[in-house]
Amino acid sequence: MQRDYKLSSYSLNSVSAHFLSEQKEDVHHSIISDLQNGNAETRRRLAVYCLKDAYLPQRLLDKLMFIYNYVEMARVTGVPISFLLSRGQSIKVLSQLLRKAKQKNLVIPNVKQAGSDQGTYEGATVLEARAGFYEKPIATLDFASLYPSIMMAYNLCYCSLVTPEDVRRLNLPPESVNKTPSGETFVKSNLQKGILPEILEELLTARKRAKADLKEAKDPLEKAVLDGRQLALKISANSVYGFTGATVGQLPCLEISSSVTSYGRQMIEHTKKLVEDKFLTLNGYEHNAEVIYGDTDSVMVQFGVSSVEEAMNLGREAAEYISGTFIKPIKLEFEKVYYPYLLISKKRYAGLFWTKPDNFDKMDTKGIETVRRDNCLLVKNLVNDCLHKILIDRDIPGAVQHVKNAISDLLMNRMDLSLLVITKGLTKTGDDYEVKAAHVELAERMRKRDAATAPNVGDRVPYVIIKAAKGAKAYERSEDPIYVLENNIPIDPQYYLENQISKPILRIFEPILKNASKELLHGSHTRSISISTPSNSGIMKFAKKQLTCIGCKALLSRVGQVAAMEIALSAHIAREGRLSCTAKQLLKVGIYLK
DNA sequence: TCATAATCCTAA
DNA sequence: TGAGTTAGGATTATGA
Repeated sequence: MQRDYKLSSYSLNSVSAHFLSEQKEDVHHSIISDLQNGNAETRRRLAVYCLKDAYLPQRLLDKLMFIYNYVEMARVTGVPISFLLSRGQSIKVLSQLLRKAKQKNLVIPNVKQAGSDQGTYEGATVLEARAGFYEKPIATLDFASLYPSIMMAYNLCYCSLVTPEDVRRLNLPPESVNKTPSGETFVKSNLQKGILPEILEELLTARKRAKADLKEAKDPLEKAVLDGRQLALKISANSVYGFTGATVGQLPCLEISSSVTSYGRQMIEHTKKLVEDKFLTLNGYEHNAEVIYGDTDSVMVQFGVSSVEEAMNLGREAAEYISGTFIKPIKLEFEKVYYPYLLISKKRYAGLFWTKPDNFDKMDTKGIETVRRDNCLLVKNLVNDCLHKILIDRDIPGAVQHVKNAISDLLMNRMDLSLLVITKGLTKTGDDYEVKAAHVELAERMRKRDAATAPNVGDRVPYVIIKAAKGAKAYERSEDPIYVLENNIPIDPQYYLENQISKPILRIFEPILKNASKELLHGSHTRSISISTPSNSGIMKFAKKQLTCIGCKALLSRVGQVAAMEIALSAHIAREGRLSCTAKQLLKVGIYLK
């Protein structure tokens, strides 16, 4: 799951909730013995818990069609299925290389760990972003499979790379070699056709075939298999470049990878120049085109026209014209129009995504808080709602009011705790961190409380920021949300306002609103009276939200007291035979209270 | 106070 | 003993 999906938690419970809308029948480890030693009813609960823990992974495998996709990937790359789970990306490329080399009666050297002499090389160009809110359509031009097509176009491979001495010694004619922008020399395919380009060609034609078959397919199962296949082929093609640049891998060749990126850099610059030189009033166009941004294989163009349809036509014209200036498989495509388009900075933007002139397909956001997993839901939702109001509803006053309401709710402690939970990945063991960080320090503290449930390396750590002495560092104020609930610890709304909400919101509003800061963050709504501890009713609200079954909800509202929660739940289990909605958080709270 | 390094996560 | 790449923004800790 961690490899294929980006989620904010990878616990079986939360993954199941996300994909299956089903949850575990959770049992806290501390009560397992008690349940086993209890009566038939408690053992039943334990058994249901065990069964469900086996059943959920099975359902996930089915739902996400892991088996089909893995079989297809194994076929394409020639590795055993177990490698797809236990090993990385590079074994797949190596396997394809070995298969091809055997066909051609070539051997692959067993290279020793070359040491860290070279290591890094220059990557892609990211064009300077002309930040702003664009209310005219922006056309996007993209290179299709940029790096694979470069490797094919210029025959880049281990077996086509030659040194300057080779060129002299073998008296290679200049028309039979290519010198790459990074200064390497590769022979053309008439002298020695590269293995990598050949692999890539096969992968990409196979993908085209799979996509064509997918279009024809009627049966949902067949469709799923074909979609898995075309995806496997795409991923395989894209990882070939990475393989050549992996200096810790089996067969690094930075001459290839740095040549690929150098061609890519040349091509994006060339594209920008061509667009801006051709689409001018001088040449009979209505406006001068401007490239406002671009990253690696794409350029965003403002042609100056005001309708989506005109922008699409110009985009197609430009893509065709520019494609004609590149050799064989390299192709620039017109893909989509953004309208309106909010460009915040490099790698950060939002806009409505149009592929046809009549209506937009979706709201698309890149890099900003809505797509990041390390922000609390409050920020994520707030930014998303504002973008929705600004881009789709075109209601800026409405967006402003929404922010004010949220800030006011936060400062009055009306915010659900689950919206304030920040999560960050634990990437190494505590000792290996050089500076103190909120999630790392909390993980250590939790380990001291209960080593069994504390987060481990690779886990994501959820935390909230609690009130503390002025000037205390964030890492001193991070706390486990469950611990906060059970001990009635007050959170720090000011932290959430100043360190979580304020900057992301300002970045969204600043291109749109003058005095954004004054209007949004310093109005009367920021002077709400703050109640410092969450009330019982706050906890009850949280608990109710966690419960999905009507029986439990009804029960909770009747009991109405936190201390009675666990008793209520036990009664419910006794009556119904099981806890049908399995509220993990709630159970934990209940157990602690007990 | 401020520049810089560490860290996380994303775009491509 | 196995590991795909670089670019880049944002936040926080750290130390001069």
